[in-house]
Amino acid sequence: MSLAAPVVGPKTDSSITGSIRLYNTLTRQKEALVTVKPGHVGMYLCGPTVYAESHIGHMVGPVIFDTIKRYLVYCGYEVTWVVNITDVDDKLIAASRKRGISMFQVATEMTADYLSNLRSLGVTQIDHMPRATDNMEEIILFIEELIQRGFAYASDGDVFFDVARDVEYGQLSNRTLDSQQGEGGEAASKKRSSGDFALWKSAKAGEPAWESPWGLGRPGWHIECSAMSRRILGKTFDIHGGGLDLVFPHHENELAQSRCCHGQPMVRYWMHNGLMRAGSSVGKVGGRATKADTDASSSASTTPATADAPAIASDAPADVSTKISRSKGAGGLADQIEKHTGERIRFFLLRTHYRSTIVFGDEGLEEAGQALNSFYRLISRFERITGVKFFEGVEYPSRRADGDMRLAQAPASDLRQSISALRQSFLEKMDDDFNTGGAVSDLFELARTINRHVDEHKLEETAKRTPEHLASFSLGMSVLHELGAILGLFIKPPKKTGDDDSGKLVEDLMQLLIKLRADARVAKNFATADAIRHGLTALSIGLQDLKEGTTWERT
RNA sequence: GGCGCUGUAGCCAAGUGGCUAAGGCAGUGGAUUGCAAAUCCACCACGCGUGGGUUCGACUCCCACCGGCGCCUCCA
Repeated sequence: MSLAAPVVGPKTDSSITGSIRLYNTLTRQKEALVTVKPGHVGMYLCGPTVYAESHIGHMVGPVIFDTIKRYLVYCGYEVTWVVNITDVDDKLIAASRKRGISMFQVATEMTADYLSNLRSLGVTQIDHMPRATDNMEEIILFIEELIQRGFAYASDGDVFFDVARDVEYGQLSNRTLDSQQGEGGEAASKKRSSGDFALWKSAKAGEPAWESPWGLGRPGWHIECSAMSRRILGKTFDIHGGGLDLVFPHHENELAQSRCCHGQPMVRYWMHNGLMRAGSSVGKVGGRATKADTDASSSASTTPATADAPAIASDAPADVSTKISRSKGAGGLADQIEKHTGERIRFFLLRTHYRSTIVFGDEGLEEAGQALNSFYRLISRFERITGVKFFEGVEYPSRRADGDMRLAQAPASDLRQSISALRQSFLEKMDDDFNTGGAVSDLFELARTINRHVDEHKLEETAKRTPEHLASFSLGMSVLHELGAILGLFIKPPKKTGDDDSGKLVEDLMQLLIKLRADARVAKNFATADAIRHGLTALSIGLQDLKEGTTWERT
């Protein structure tokens, strides 16, 4: 008999389940999701400029978009998700000079860093990751079209977007041209107006350059997103996202380029995630020492590209936190992941709403980890009682419609009733602008409901178990799996300790101690039993006496 | 200065014009346990920055004020 819950119904049909609403930065309100192509969602997230290591702030967008895609797919949409890599830019050139390696090398290195961070946080749903340097033809073509349509002009090797020609300019960030205070940068003399921005920049000697109708040069910052999104997603697509700090100028300019080039809107829904701040009480951000700029030993472990960047908040008042950014020295996310694990960080991010500001710090991560552990304890409890492996043996519906049907067909019981209600509540929160923070609360309630079921029916005691109660238990765990998967949680077993030789030895030694203590307990020699427990406690090892034996864990 | 966000218990954090304001962490009491851990139960904001206003009724809408933050320059 398999305790794994059956997956009901055909794998998928094209019907969409649920009514999703999302906050649109452009209109500043929540709107119902109506896609360009029925049943399909095209979404584009602005990825990093790969000139230095990524920091935790770079992960907010990918994690929420990864979750959004999982949810949309769960609801029956076919989703194409694009994240670009900007691998040509002034900062990349500067980094390559500083490090004495090619721009290409810098980009390759930092892209690898970015990808590894994404993987650690369970961001696995990206379909396309186009690089700017692989799309030069498309970019140049785009610029030519803009010139032809009269929205851009060439000027001494550079090409600028003519902001004055676009009467709708400023809609996204809600600002008028008059209020622009841009100085125009060093290219000011070549511009018609200070608000004009570069589509193409002429190359100076020794800079990486591509052939173009305007001479050797490279693309401006915004054009690659317009060109690459059009190539992959079309002239108008559904969702465009990024950090709140990209609203202006990046997205405003992207939007202007694309709309003017095509005479139709670029995007239906603009989504922006809140920015992350670092609590200075943390002392470190992204693994960077607070005094990196004065302490040579601490900067030895950082990369040459950012080693002498100023530290964050090193002289700020103790209760102040500031935005995390690389220009302030953040980086070294890999160290944070090593310390806290990717899933914990992901859970930490999803506990709050994506549009709110998050203060990143050890206290919050610890707390998140504490909370996450309770789910893993439930998973162990399930495996112990049923003998079924949660990660390999519990099947769960990958589509909302299937999940609905499965629950409707399950034998009626109080547990099914409450599980069903919690699942419903969870999905309604997700429908409402992907409210993962609210949805997580239902996950906790679900875990508590399942634990209560196990307690009430004494499922820890072999003799008291009934097939009905075990089946209900499994159904609950399957729903936990189903909902967790939407958030990208509980998908893979956490990495095991004890896979190597020393781990094996520790395990054997622990079993020996547990055996000795068990003998002492049988003999009512509690002094010895307690001596073992307390001795292990001092080594940060906890023992749990269960009905079926004793387990141990590092604390 | 312009545009925008935000202020909910010790901490983190959802949320709604009107049932007892989710959930988590921490804490307290209880069940359970030789002890402990885990789990479960109970308790933990008569109030949602402050002061006004609208309303039959606001934490939720409006105004003012105070505090925190972001963008306006590169930034996820």
